[in-house]
Amino acid sequence: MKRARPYDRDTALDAAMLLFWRKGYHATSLKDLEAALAMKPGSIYAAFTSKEALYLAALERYFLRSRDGLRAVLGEAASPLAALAGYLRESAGRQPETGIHACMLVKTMLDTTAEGTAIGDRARDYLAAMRAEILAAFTEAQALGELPAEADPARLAQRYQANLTALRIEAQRGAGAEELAALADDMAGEVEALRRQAH
Amino acid sequence: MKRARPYDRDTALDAAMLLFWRKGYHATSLKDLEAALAMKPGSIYAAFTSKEALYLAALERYFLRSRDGLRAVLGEAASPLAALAGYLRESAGRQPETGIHACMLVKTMLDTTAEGTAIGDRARDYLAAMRAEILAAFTEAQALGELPAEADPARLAQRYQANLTALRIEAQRGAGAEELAALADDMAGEVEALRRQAH
DNA sequence: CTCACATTTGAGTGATCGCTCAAAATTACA
DNA sequence: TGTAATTTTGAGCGATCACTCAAATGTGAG
Repeated sequence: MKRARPYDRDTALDAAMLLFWRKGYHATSLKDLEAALAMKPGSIYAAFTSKEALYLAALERYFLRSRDGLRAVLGEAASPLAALAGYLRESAGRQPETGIHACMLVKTMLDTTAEGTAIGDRARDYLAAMRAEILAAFTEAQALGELPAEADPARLAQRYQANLTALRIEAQRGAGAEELAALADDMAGEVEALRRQAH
Repeated sequence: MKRARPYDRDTALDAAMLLFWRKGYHATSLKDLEAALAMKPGSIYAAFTSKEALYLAALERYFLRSRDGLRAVLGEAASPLAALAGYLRESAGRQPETGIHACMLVKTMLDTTAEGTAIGDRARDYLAAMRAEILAAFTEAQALGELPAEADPARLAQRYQANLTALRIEAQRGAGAEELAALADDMAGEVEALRRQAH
């Protein structure tokens, strides 16, 4: 190595992720990225190959953080159902400094319904992976006796992911804190009711 | 009038709506529009002023159709709650020839989170108007005694709209017909349970 | 048939798009 | 300090962007 990079790859990826998340793929120009990453076009292409590849890298970063965040909540909570319910309420209460609430995976998928790009497919893959995480939680809940044996974890996972998506879109729409908390409470209550049913 | 327009304004607007709905604002180029509307750029600008104005016109068209569609279902059904439940199931069963399932209002809102454009605001306005329609249905249900007096129609309307949004996104994700029907059934059952509670 | 006018036409506007590459800059080793 | 290796630099590439306008075209009234 003969010359140190003046930028930090992780920091740059973070900045790219935030920018793409906020503006979307098409509305984000190379000029925007140059400013956000504090890198010249040549450096960006040397480091990330192309705009599409950079988006994919940013999307992967987003996915990994989302997945690990969910796993952390599941690991710390008293039970799977408690974790899932709490995660909904927490999501509603969060007031991100970025001003973006909607899930980047969902935004990406909706932004690429037309093109046959790799980006849309990747977003779908990550959404499926997130559902698998949720499914694992419900399955564990069932194994622990928290869920009745006749419950359908796959169906519950689908419903849960749909709720989470809707909640974040509602936040993006500009719903007030109270409105949002009420919606999250409805959804979380649904999850908790599954447990009460079992006893 | 000295020369007839060779194109039909309504047909052109329909084509523009479909194209914008599918590809989104940023990903749709004037070339795309020229092909879809069978109009040269000059004619497009003479008829619709600008790409943004055309999008707004297409969005209004989408909104009016959605609103009137919901009103029609409400007008024909036996009761407000039956209509709302049926609308969810019907939405899940529909297999649009266009291949687009997600709501254009939601797609638009998510695609314009960054810019302070008029488009994003308009989409939010239309979403609010759609919620008002749903709210009116729940309020009527309450007046008819279909809903218990202590129910909160505003909260129910929010929940209903969130469910509908999530259902259509799930369809866009590529969920199978059975999966989708199950999800819609869960949501519709929720609405119907409100009535049973009253008796 | 002619003319006045509404309308379409499509090549072309400057700007911006994603992207490239020869040159300048920086560093580790000699 | 000199040299080779590595990286940044940024002007500029062709393509495409949203958009315009002088000219061609079609139409109804006289």
